[in-house]
Amino acid sequence: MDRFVSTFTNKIDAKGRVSIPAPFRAVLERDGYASAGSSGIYCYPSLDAPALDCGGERLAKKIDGLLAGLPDYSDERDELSVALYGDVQILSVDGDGRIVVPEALRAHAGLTEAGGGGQVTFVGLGDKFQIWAPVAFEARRKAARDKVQEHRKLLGGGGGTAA
Amino acid sequence: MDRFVSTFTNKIDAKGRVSIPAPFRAVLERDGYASAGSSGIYCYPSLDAPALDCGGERLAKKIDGLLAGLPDYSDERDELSVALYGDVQILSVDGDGRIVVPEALRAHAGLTEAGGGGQVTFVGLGDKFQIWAPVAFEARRKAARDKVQEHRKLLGGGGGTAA
DNA sequence: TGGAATTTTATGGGCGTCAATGGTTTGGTA
DNA sequence: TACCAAACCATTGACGCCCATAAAATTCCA
Repeated sequence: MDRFVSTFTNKIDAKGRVSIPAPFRAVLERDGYASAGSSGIYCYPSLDAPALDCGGERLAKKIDGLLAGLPDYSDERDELSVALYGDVQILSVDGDGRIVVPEALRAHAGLTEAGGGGQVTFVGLGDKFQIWAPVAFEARRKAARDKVQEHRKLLGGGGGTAA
Repeated sequence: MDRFVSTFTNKIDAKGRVSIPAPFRAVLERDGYASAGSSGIYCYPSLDAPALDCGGERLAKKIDGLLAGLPDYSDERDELSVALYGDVQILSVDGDGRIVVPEALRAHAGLTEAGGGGQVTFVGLGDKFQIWAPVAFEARRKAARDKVQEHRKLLGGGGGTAA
């Protein structure tokens, strides 16, 4: 497997630790962890959702690629740099495949006791994966499904025509 | 044979395992299983029916193809990704050609003790196949038949072939 | 053409491994 | 020395993997 696919929901323990789903770890393994001394993952607040974007080396390269396309010293590049790099954290992965989400990131994703009940949802998005509060993701998924259904005709046979 | 055709109904055992009908396995073999470490199939809630859409590599490529056209980091892409990747599960196929349907998917298809009596129906749809609760599929099939009859009347083709 | 042997398929059960989760200890630092 | 964080270890439960049985279809031979 070489992409992040599927969703998984895991528990946060009393110390704020969460297990990264094993299939995602497998992808990271192959993809290359972020080198934080030991192994780590890139993680930053998603720009357009109450979630966290995460990934390994490949994600980092992709961000670099995005910025490379913009002219040096342009306002746009500066802004994007700040937006993308500014809030990036490298979360170190412990020996058992767990991470601890820092408070700053947790706030953005609404990973509070109320919003998640001590659980977080990992959502595979191909090149990266996202971390959500379970309830927030449920809502987002529903919205996304509705939207896809709207566009299904445009998309051709991609969806699920029953007949 | 290279398409999923016909319908089959198999049992779910105590562990939640179901045998994929042999003819479907043959198609998957040729088509390419989803690479989930070992062999697996892609499976996600059907958009417009209480059923699950399933397939092998070919189906996965189709999904990838949909997203490939969209620019990275666009809202549209993120939303589609959630709907398509997020809902997808890779069900690993054991050595005997069986899968286990996770709770999240079972809920969508109504694969409860009540709705299926411990059975599931596999419906071939060419490129992919669907998994239904037997009773739900019976209803759907009946509705389809009625509709066909209507059409025949309109078409004036009321010959007499009972078959 | 009928019947027997063989192969394939479906289904049930047992076992081992790995992943998720909780707790404990160790090291560092204030 | 007291507290915080990170590495370590241990338990449990799920899942993957293997084998065994049984039923059905297919093939082969008389």
